[in-house]
Amino acid sequence: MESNKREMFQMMTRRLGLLDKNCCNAGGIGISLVQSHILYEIDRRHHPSIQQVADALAIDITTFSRQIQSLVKLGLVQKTPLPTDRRIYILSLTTQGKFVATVIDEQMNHYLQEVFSHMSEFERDMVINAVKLLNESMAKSSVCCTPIG
Amino acid sequence: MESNKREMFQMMTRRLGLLDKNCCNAGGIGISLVQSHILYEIDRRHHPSIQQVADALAIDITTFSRQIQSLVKLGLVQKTPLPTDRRIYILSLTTQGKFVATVIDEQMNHYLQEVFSHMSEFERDMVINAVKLLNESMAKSSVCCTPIG
DNA sequence: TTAAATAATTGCAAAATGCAAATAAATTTT
DNA sequence: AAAATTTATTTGCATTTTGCAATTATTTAA
Repeated sequence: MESNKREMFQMMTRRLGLLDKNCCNAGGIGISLVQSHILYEIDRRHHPSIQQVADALAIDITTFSRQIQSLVKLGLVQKTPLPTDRRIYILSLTTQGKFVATVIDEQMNHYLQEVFSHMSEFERDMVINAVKLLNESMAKSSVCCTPIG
Repeated sequence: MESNKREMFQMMTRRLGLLDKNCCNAGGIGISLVQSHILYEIDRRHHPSIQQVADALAIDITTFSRQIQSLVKLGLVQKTPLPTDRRIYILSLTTQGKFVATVIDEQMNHYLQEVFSHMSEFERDMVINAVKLLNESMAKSSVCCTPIG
């Protein structure tokens, strides 16, 4: 059953990309897709350094450094020097940043909810399991996707 | 079972994005992610117009127009005026463009193959079905992803 | 205490983006 | 059939994003 995998995945990838993009524009929040990913990642991790987040998102460190500068200027992110190693800056969300991250999260959950509403209970569970599995398999893959932990 | 959907999907989206990005850089082919998507879409559709592909990819038409110009300059895409409506340009891949699209396709299939190799036969089928389902549900969704047909 | 490694920033210069306006061809009104 | 409207595509900016090379500042290793 060689159901064209590439085509399916291409379509899924693009649709997820759109969903993603919509979310960070919604609710009067005008940040870019990349920026929303950065906020998400800072929120998720426990006091990450600049380097860590850049690696996690597979963004060039110089580009990332500037993105952080922008987010700091926007008042969404805070840079705190690490006392034990003064080369390193620790990132955290400001109250505003946390708020924006939350709005995006809600928006995204709402979208996902809507998408899942077109499925039966059984299908829902199957999709959830499949996504989990796919993530695990991609994590195991030697050939790609390595930077994401 | 409120297994954090957003987190799962965020991770999947990002990993798929990476996989995607890797593919268009592999094999000495130095085109951007967007450009690889354009090639894919032109290849897939039957003599699409500029507008049609731009819509399908949800790219601003002015940006898209310039992307096409670049791809024409790179010798990967051909623009042919439609005889019956001279406002419209029909897009097609050149031999070179077709070649590049094929290399990317093979690369991508290879990656997918690798990812799926970490699963059992049963799991593979489940994931395939789930992706199909997810695509259908996203297509049905009123709230996002509309431009992609 | 030099030398090498690591974290982050800056200096370009190229590429990508998108709004507003322009062009050009078709369609609809009048 | 001429004028007005719509549609497809292209330019003119001005902004933003990107990434390689080089720099600064610290820390760790030799």
